[in-house]
Amino acid sequence: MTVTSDPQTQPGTASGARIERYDTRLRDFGALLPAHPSGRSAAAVPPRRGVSFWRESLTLMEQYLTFGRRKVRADDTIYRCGEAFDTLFLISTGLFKVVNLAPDGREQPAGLYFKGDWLGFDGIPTGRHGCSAIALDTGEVWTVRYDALLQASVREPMLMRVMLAAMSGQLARNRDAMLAMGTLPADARVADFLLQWAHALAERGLRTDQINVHMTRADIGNYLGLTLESVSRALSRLARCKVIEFNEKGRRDISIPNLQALSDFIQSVTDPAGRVLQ
Amino acid sequence: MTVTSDPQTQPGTASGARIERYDTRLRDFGALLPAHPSGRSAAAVPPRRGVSFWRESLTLMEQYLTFGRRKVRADDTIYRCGEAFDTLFLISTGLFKVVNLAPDGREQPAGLYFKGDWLGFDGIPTGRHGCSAIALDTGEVWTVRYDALLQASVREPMLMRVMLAAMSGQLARNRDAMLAMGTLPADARVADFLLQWAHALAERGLRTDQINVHMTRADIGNYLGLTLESVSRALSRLARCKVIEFNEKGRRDISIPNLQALSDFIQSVTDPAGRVLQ
DNA sequence: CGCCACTTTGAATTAGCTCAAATTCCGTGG
DNA sequence: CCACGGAATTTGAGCTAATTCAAAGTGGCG
Repeated sequence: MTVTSDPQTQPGTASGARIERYDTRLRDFGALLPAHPSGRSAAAVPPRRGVSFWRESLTLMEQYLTFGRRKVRADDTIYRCGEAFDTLFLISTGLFKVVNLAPDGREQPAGLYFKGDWLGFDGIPTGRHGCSAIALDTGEVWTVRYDALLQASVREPMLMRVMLAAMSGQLARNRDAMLAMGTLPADARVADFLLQWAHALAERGLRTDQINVHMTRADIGNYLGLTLESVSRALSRLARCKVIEFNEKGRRDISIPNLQALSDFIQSVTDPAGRVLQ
Repeated sequence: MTVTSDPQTQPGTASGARIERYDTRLRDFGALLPAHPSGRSAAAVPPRRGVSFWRESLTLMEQYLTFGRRKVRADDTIYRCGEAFDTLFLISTGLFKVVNLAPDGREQPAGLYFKGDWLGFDGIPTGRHGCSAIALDTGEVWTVRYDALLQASVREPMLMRVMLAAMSGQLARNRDAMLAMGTLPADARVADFLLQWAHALAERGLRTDQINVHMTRADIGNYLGLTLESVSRALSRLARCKVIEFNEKGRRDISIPNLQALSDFIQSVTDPAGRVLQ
């Protein structure tokens, strides 16, 4: 895929993380598809993602809502599958996983969540949580009662827009995760996992060259539909190919010297034959 | 959310959409799925997505919004990846698939959508669609401008609740699909696919004993992360085990004589060891 | 009737899993 | 400070399930 350099790339984000290079799936699409002539509503709905997005969430929350703060440590449970739902959680700091489990005991991490993400949406339709949310690190969440949020959003519609965008963003992330699980071989799946992680960090203005994976190989494996051995092997292979590096002292810290290289690695797996152009 | 289900709302809608008949079959489902008290999760899998749920969407829409109707035929595109987003689509009748495609050309159906489901959420955060939605059959969608919907939902908060519940329901479905992809072997994955399909039909008061899969084996395979051959083999095996039956004339019509048997089949694969009871 | 796309089935290949052993990390207590 | 033990990780060696490749069968539709 030729990287159609994009007309107006963000010059520089607030923090030093400029990975803008990574093909945010969506942007390249614009170029990839038949140029769609009816571009009338380009400005109708402003693109609402990126660094300013999560910040907006937090800011709006502070302005228009009363909410609680809750500090958490690693392995704390935010909510548990089966509990009654009445409040949502907005992540202020920290890292969280949500795990889904089937009645027969099958279990799988269903997503990773960062600063600015919401937790608890899964309880909305039924009034009862369908997953559990667990902290992977120390952090803080802001708690908002769902009803209060709905009421506040009548006064301040932007609040609702932000929340809808957040939900929709989760949908998109899930879809991408499914795509990876369904179409990528093990190595590339692990690479994609790291890339998405870096992507999520970059979106929030955090550094992406140094990732601390607060998960065991088993957790990663579950998340990706692989065994822990496969994850370990994949990471070793990625390290051997120099697309990642293990930080000395502790193999849980992973460096990504070059995001593009990681992205290319995934490409190279999907295009096994030397496809010259297109 | 307390569903104020009044058995007979709108007597006859303008369009002949005669759905009514709150169906008790769904209750059977509620009993069917969480029936497995294996371990702790008796309540772990809550009654997912209420029945009258989709009905409410359609009713509220009619009351509080102006919307367009659009009839579609098989293979029509509702929206295409990359197009600008400004309207949402509520499915009145028919069956739709949403396909996600990565910049490198990898493609995967990301979900199936039925009566009462919304299409188009994926455009919210970015203002541009990240997937394409395609009709698998003739049907009708109601179109609503996103901005109009937000405004209307200020006047009628229930509208927002319904929409949020719909989004959240999609999140749950995606999570379940991921779980299946990540934890089930091929045969069970196909079985689960059929079971979820039946489940979706039951939720809407449609018959579940006779499913017409309007998808090719290749589509199903893509959706489940399998090859078309694997899907074909899996279906053959399921038929051999009598948990499904092919309708004579056309292997695209599948009968499920006994949903419980299908469910048991999945169980039996996940508990390979002769686990006597529990 | 005949073409074409979809499907089924078989045989060979392989990616990823299971089983098993060795190694490293980290907290705990001497 | 160092020794110890448990947990996480790495790596290897078969094995199995799913893929790939290939060929034959079926149905729909002009």
